[in-house]
Amino acid sequence: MEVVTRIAPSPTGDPHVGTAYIGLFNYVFAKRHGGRFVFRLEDTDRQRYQPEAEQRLLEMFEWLGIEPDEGPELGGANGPYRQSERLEIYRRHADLLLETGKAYRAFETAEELEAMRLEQKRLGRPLGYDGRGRSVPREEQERRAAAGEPHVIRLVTPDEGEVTFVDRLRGEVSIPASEVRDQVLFKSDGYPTYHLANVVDDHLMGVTHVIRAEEWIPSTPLHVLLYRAFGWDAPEFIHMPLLRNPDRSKVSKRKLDTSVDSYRQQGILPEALLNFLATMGWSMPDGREFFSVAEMTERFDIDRVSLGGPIFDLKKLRFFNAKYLRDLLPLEEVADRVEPLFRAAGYEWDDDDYLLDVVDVLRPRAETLMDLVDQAGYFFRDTLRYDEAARKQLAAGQSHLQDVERELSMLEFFDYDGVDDMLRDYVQAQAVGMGKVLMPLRAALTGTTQAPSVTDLIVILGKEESLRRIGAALTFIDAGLPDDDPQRALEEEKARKAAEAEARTSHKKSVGAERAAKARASGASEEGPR
RNA sequence: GGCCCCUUCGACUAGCGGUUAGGUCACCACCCUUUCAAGGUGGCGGCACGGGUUCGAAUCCCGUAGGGGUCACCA
Repeated sequence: MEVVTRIAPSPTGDPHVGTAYIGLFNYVFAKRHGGRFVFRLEDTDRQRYQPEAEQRLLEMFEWLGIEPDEGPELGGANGPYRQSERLEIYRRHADLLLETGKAYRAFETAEELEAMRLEQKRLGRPLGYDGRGRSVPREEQERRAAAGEPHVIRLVTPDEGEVTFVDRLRGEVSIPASEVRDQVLFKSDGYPTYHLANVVDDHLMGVTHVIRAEEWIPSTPLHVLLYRAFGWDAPEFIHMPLLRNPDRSKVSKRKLDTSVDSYRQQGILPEALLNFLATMGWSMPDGREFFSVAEMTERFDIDRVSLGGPIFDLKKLRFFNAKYLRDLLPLEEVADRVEPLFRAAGYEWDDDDYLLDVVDVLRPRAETLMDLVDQAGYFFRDTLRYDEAARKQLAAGQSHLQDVERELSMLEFFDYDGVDDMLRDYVQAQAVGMGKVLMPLRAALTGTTQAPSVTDLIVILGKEESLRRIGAALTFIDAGLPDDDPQRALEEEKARKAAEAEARTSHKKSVGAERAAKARASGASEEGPR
């Protein structure tokens, strides 16, 4: 029999990491067994329904590359895939239960139910619907319903005995039947509840394995009873551990960022998020921790799922992301992904080799794509702001800057080795520490003291731009190193921009194509994620 | 509170009767070094507790404790 799994999110709020997590495991399980993965929209809650949520959900899976085989947009043999479009089906099935006496119409108002709850609480009795509506005669039920009295449809559940089901990961789970309430199957607004809709749909859509979160275990007996009432075989149940907040409660947006869109905006890569999620409760048989969804699928074994609820650790997610950024993805790939973000930040460049060079030297320092955007600023700005540490370096390095400016302008072989030799020769001739020369230079080139190797910076920026920046820094020093007072800094920038405008011809020219080629040839990053 | 699930370093996990309990993140130290990173090396740190079963338990059983979930006309 073909394996069929599903992800059945409800369109409320932001696309949730838990949905991605459960979706991943359903997808991988189905693919591992050559089966199908179905996307079904559980939009039976009219209060919480958000129209844009469906599209965002679909986009999330698209971004992740977890593509359903059937769903609301791509269709399939078992549609429709929106529960709101299947109301007639649920109606029919509810009627079936009504006719066979396995369900009944209940007429309690919200106030009555609330009073019942309070009474139960006061007496210390078990909470939940007590089945009082069962005693209303059938004829009366039908008559009141026909008269248009609002009501719900509830399942008749056994009062004694136990309900048992098998969870693939836990074995037999039994629960006293008295714990299972006469749950609402149909709400008074004409929509089915999750319980009814999910059982009916899973059966009709041929779902063979229900992989869902652990929080569903308590209502599984009810589902089992429903399958029984319909005379259907239940699918196999596999309850995944719940993702946890740092305090071990189940993930919630109050305590953790649960929005996949948010991570996406922060520059988290889908590969990294997926890989990270995969390690939540699952591990490769060979202990590998970096792997693609395809590789996971190849080796997937649901029985290797561990049951302790894993904490969603942002630090580790960022580590995974950094790993993909600097090691697992080819340079070109990272550049492709960051390019639109650079453009959005207003960065411009003439030659794609320049972009490649920038990403190449920056990515060991970045954990997310946004880090790259933040750090790349000085590669694309005409006018630098010097932070405090940089100003200090400039103050101490004026003479070295003047010397290097001269040396650099005379340099004939402007490639990595040429620049590097020049710098080293100069430092040696001066008989000072490298830092004494390079830190002021770094400050002049970037406006900050935390940046890539000075040689790399000079080679990437190019002779002309490097000289221009050193000159600007010297001017800045002459101006007495004005501090970061916003107003003054603004005027300062304005004046400098005007002055530079005419002196400048073209800069930001890439001289780094050669370097990039070299890096690509020697780098081991051509194979992509593994 | 009732019911149910879970329990190996701070975190993610390997282990499925015999291991000096392994790896990764984080943290710390050292190395590299031109700052910051990255990288390399090393370190810190764990089988919740108590009973059994067994020649032998992290591994099997029971109990206790702790954590979590759930008790809606939400999913």
